[in-house]
Amino acid sequence: MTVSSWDKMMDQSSSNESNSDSSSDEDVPLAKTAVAKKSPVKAKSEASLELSSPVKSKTTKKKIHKVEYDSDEALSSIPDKKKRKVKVKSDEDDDDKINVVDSDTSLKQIKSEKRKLNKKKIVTSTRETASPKKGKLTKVKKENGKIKKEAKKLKKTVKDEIEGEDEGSSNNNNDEEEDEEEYKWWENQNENDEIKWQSLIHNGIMFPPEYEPLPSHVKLYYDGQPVDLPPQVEEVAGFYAALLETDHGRNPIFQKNFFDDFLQVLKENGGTQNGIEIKSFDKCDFTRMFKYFELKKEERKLQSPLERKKLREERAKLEEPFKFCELDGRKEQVGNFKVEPPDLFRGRGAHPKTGKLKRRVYPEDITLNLSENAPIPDPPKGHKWGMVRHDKTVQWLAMWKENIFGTIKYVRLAANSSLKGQSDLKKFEKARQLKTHIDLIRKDYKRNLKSKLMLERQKAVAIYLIDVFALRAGGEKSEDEADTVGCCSLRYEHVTLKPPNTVIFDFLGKDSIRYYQEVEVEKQVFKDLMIFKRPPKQPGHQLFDRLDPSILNKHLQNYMSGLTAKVFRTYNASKTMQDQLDLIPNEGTVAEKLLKYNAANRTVAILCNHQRTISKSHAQSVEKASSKIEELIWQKIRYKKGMLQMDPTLKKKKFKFFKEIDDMTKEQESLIHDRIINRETEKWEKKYVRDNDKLKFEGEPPLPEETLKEWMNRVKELKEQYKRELDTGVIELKPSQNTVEKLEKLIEKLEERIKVSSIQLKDKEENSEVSLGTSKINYIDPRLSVVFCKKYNVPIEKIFTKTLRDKFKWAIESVDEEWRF
DNA sequence: GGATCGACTTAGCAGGCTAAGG
DNA sequence: CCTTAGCCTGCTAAGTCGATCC
Repeated sequence: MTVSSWDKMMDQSSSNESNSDSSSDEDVPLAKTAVAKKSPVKAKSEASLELSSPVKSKTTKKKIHKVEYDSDEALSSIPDKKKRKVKVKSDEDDDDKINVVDSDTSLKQIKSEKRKLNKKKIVTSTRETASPKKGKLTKVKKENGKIKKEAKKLKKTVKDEIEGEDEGSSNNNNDEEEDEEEYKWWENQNENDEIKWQSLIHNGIMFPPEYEPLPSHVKLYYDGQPVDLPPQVEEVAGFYAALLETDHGRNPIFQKNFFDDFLQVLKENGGTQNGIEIKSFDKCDFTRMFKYFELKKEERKLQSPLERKKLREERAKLEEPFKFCELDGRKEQVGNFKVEPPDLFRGRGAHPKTGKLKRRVYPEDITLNLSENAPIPDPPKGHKWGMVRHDKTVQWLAMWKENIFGTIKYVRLAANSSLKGQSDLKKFEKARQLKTHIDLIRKDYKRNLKSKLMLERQKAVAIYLIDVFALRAGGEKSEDEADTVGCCSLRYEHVTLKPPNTVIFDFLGKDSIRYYQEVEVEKQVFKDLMIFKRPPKQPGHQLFDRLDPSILNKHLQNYMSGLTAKVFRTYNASKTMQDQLDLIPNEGTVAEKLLKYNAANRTVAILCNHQRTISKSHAQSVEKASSKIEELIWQKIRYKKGMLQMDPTLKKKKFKFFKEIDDMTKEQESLIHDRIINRETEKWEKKYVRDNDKLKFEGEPPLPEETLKEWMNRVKELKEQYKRELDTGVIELKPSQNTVEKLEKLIEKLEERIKVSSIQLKDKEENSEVSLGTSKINYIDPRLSVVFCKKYNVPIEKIFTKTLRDKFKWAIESVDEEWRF
C-alpha cells in the first residue's frame, strides 16, 4: 500500500501534461520517450554488473515529449517513387476520418464474414457432441459432470491408494483403468470460460519452516568484531552470505539494495545485541556464514542414500495434504503449493531492485479462494488467514501481495490440471484460427506500410516485425524494472539500418535476453524504419511513438476476436514446426528421426529467440568430443594402413577407400599419440591412487609400487610402439587383427562410431545456446508432436518427459495421424 | 483515455537425479 | 561399478492483456 501510493505520487508529477497537440495529431508525430533510459544494450551477464545511470529521466507513462517534425516532411523525403503519394497536409485530418470510416466498414464486413466462418466451424467441431445449441450443451455437460462426479467419489478412496504407479509394464493396465474414470475434459467443449469451477476444496498452502538461528560460533563480523544479531536480522544477513561468491553477491546494486533493507530490518529489531553499530557494507564480513553454509552443503552431499530417502519421505508426508485439491469433485494437482520463502530478490539483467529483501509471508497476508461451503483449512497455529474468498471466475486457490513491487502472487493448479489444459487447448485453437485470417492481415499490413497516416504505418511495420521476427508486443516498463523492450517499446538505438534493406536488431528482450539479428526486410519496411528514425529523433526515443500494445491489439481484434500480438508467436512457432516436420522423411532409426525432430524444434526456438547460458563445461566437452572423433579417424586410418601391409594391391583396386590415409600428417598423428598416451598415464595413475584409498579405508595394505610401475611400463610400451609406427610407417597389428576382412569389419564399426559422434557433436554445438524446452512447453502445439510420433513410430516418451506427457495428455489422447495444425 | 490492477502465460536457471560412458 | 554429464523439475521472475478506476 505504501509502495503503491508512493508510486502514484511519483507518477502524478509526470502524468498531467495535457496533450495540446491532439488536434494536429496526425501530422505531428510525438516521441513518447524523451531521453535514453539507460546505458546502451549489453549482453545479459555484463549488464548485470553494470550500474545503471542514476539519471532519473523517468518515462513513467506518457511523459509526452513533442518532437518537431511532421509527417509531411518526413514522408516527403522518401525516394521519388513514393513522393507522389505524399502530397497531403492540411486535409490529412479529413483523410484520416475518411480512412477510419472506410476501414470501419470494411472491418465490419470482415467481421460478419468471420462470423459466418466461425459458425461453420462450430457446427463441424461439435458434430460429435450432438446438439450445436449452446444452452442444451451446457445442460448435457453438467448432467454428465454430475454423474461422473458421483461415480468418481465412490471410486476415489480406492484410487487414492494406487498412487505411485511407475513407468513399468504394469503401467498400461493402470493407465487404462485410470482413463476410465479420468475426466476427459477435452471431450466436452467448455463454452463458458468465465466460470472456472463449481466447487473448489483445498487445504490451503504450505509455509516455509521458521528460521533457525545459526550456531553461536557462526556470526557476521563487522570491522573485525563478531556481531550478535537478532534472529530475524541474522536471517537476512544469511541470505546475502549464501550468495557471497555468486554474480549476485558481487553485483554492487545487489549489495546496495540488500544492505539498505538489511539495515532497515536491523532497525526494526532494535539493532545489534552487542552494541556494534553497523554502518558500512564494506566492513561487513560474511565469510564465516558463507563457509558454514558451504559446510552444510557438503554434509548434505555426503548423506547416505538411505538417509536421503528418509528425509525425502518425511518431506513428502508434510507436503501431501497441499499437493492436491478437489475441483468440481475431481482430484487435481496443485502447482506451487508452497509460499515463496523469504530471500533476496534476484532480478534478471540490470535490475534496479535486485537484492532487495523479499519478506516472509504470513497466513495473515494470504487470501484463500475456495467454495463457499468448503471447509476453511486450518491456518498454522497462532495465525489467521488474511481473507477468504469464493470467486468462481478465477483459477487461483490462494494469493498474497509481494512486498517489492506490490504485485500479486498466486497459488494455482499444476500444468496437468484440467483448467490449465483447457487454457492451453484454447490458446492453440486460437492460434490455429489465425490461419484463416493471416493472409488478409499480411495483405493489409503490406499495403499499410505505405499508408500516409503515420499511425497506420507504424501499426503495419509493428505487425510485420511481430509476424516475421516473432517479436513480443513490448509494453511500457517503469523505471524500477530492468530496461528491456519488445516491438512497441523498441527505441532508436535498438535498430540499425544498413542500406539497401538490412536491419540489425540489437536489444534486450524479456529476461534481459539479448536479441541480435541481422536481417533483410522488405524495402518498404526499411524505408519506414528510416522514417521512424528520422531526426529530430535520436537515441532514447521510441521508434513507434504512436503505438502501444493496446492500440495494436485493438487493431488486431478487428480481424479476429481474441487476436493479440502474442498469438502470432504461437501461430508462427507451431506453423514453423508443422512445416519443418513435413520435411522429415519417414525413414531411418528412431534416433535419427529424433535428431530431425530436435532440429525442427530448434528452428522454432531460434525463431522465438529462446536462449540459455552456455554451460561452464561446454567448451571442454566440445573439445573432448572432437578429439575423440579425431582419434577414431586416426585409428581407422591406422587399420587401413594395416590392410595395405597385408595386401598392397588393394590400393589400386580401392583407391578412394585408401585415399584418406594421406589426409593425416605425421605431426597430427604425433599429437594424437601424445594425447592417448597422456590420457592412459593419467588413467592408470588415478586408478592406483583410488585403489589404494579404498584399500586403506578397508584396512588392507596398499598396492606395491611395483604394480604402478608395471602399469606404466605397459603404457610406455604402447608409446614406443606408436613411435616406431610413426618412424617406420609399419603398423604393428594385434594377432586378432590378422586378416584384411577383420580389419574391414573394424573399420566399418569405426565409421559408424565416427558418424554418430559427429552428429552428436554438431547437435551439441548447435544446441549450446538454444533452449528447446520453452518452445516445446509453450509454443509448439503438442498435437504436432503426437502426430509425428504416431506417424513415424517414435515413442512419445522420447519427446515428452513424464511431466510434459501429463500436461499434454489432452493432446496425446485426442488426435489421429491426419491432424494438422 | 490513460494509468493501474489483476490474472494469467512464458521464461531461464539452480540443483538434484539419472542414465550414459569409462 | 563408479563417475560425470546432461536431463528434468521446481522455482519464481518477467512478460502479456483485459478489466477497472479516475
